[in-house]
Amino acid sequence: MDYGSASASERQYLPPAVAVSAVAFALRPPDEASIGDAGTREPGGASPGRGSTTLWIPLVRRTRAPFLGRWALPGGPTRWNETLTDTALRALRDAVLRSPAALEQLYSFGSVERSAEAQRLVTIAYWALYGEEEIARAPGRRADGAARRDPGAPDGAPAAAASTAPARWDDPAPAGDLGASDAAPIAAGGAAPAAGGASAGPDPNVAWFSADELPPLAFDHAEIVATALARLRSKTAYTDVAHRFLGECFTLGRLRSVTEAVLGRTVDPANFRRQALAQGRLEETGELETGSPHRPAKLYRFRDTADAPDPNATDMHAPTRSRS
Amino acid sequence: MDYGSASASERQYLPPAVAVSAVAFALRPPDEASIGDAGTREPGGASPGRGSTTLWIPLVRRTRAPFLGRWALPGGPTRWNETLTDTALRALRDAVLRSPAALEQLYSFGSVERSAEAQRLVTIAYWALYGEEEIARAPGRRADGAARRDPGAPDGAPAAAASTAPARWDDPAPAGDLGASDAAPIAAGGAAPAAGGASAGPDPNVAWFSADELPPLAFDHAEIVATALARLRSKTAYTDVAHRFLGECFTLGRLRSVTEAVLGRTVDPANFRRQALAQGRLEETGELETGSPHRPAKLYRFRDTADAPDPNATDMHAPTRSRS
DNA sequence: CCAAAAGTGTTTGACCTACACCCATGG
DNA sequence: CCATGGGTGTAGGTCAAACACTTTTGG
Repeated sequence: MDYGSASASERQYLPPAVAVSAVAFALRPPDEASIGDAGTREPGGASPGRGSTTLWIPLVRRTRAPFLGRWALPGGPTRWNETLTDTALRALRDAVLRSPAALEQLYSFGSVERSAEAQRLVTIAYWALYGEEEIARAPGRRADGAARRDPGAPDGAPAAAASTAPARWDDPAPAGDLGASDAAPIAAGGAAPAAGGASAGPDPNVAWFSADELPPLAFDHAEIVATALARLRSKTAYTDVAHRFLGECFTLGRLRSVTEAVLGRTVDPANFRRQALAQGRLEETGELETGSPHRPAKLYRFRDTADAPDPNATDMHAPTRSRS
Repeated sequence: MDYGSASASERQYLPPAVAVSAVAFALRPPDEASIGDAGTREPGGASPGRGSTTLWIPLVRRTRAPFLGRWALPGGPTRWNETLTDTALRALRDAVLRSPAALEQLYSFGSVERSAEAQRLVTIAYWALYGEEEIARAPGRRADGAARRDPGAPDGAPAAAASTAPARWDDPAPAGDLGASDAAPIAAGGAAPAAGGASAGPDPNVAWFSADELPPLAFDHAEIVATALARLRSKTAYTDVAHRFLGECFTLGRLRSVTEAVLGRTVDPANFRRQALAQGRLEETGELETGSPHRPAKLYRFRDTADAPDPNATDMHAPTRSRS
């Protein structure tokens, strides 16, 4: 078992390393998280907070050889007893300290481009959603909100139990010790400390960035993010994924504004309401929203009908609109 | 580089092996190919040839340890200098002796279920289409028809040159010599030498099966086939993939019957014609079909507009129906 | 002439868009 | 009472399913 020390010329005979990267979206970063600034913030630009909500993505700063110091997607090598989905879950929990509200496979990237010098790397990308419930909840890697798994995803075993050691991924090549690779984070100063008053010092090597203003990313992660964004938009248009961004109860207005944020365009409230209800997957809670400067809105809940596995998850070009 | 001889208990420390499996579809098997019989052929059942066309899938018989003798999807481990797509191409060329007309990533399967004893295996599945042109053409691994690559697939390097050695995949674990893993095909009938006449005996370990009557498959390949079938159907409904099954020129009637075969239901000829033409991607060749017992039909050609990359390839649940 | 498939035209209904309009609340 | 968003109603356009009908060939 000495392949960890293989020389560069030997590496090409090694099997490719399998890593998972996850693009997670949230409508706003957790309060205790540090906020990344790409440095490209234009004065009058579309900075977050100009009215509509924007999407945020958690990134991890690399503390190892290739792309040292660059920001990268949360992720890491698969362990021998983990599902790919489990790896994605673990990586997200380790970086964000919360379980996502949705997780789905995106695409597998296996380019050779990454220099013939290094060991070959195959990356299976996932995309995830954090709802406001998860974001609001105090950090902690509890397996409670264990990501309602996507029923259609054919990935074998169900989401396994919570992870064990809080390892962080910093090197695509799983060289050296596999088990305890908790590489001590360099560049501690890094991003600004806690934003809110949250006591627990956040990991300085994890920060949330506005999807519009990402810093230069390591590897081909920019491409992965682009793919994930496209997919998120695409799915929002024909599915009811948007509700995953919200808590259990929400008003239709809220759901619509989320949809608008993701889609990047406005939607007619009246028509949105009709379509959303026509889906048949929303049910009234019976309660009303309180404390609004206008007519109180009904609260809805999402009926989690274990929907039929969609024929084409992971299809990069798909559409289907199943007819009734 | 001695990990090839690692004992079972050591295997769990090895990185997972990365393999590619491909589900290829064709409307009928090549003439020189052997035809598999699942043994479950019912007398009056929906055997191929009852009128409508059916789908055929090439399988490879395993000649190695796990699942020895079972049929499996064409595929094999990725080489260190290959794109995932290239691996899929190579595997298909080696098994079918032809290049597919379309190739697209399907999903990545990384279950752990496959016993903790063996080395972990991550499979990236592809689906492919063989058109009647490819099927009709004499066998030969010429790089000519080099699979019009799917433009939307973010997979790095373009389809590489033709493969080198005619290796066949028989073991998911790339144990032993990796570099020269041209494991001498057992049952030597093997890949026929030159293209020459169709004389060369077909590989007895490769056979085409009707998609309705597949034999028991190795690993989780049955699941993969199911996923591929679902995706093919789904994409046929909202895309013009169907034409890939045909040659360059075809009548609308032919295109429709292919669509019907894939979808498993009939389609109104009049409406199909309108929709197909409305797509704007078909153009008349100016010629007419000859020798039909009815009014001759116009021949059409597919205009290969390098279409915009579809936002969600590899999305297992997608739909989008891009509006105009 | 007849069968059979190629084409064309027309009706119908579903659905989506846009927009007008009432409802209920906090300030 | 008014601004604001919740919620309902309705007219017009687009599109696809269904089907009637004409056209052109081979037998």
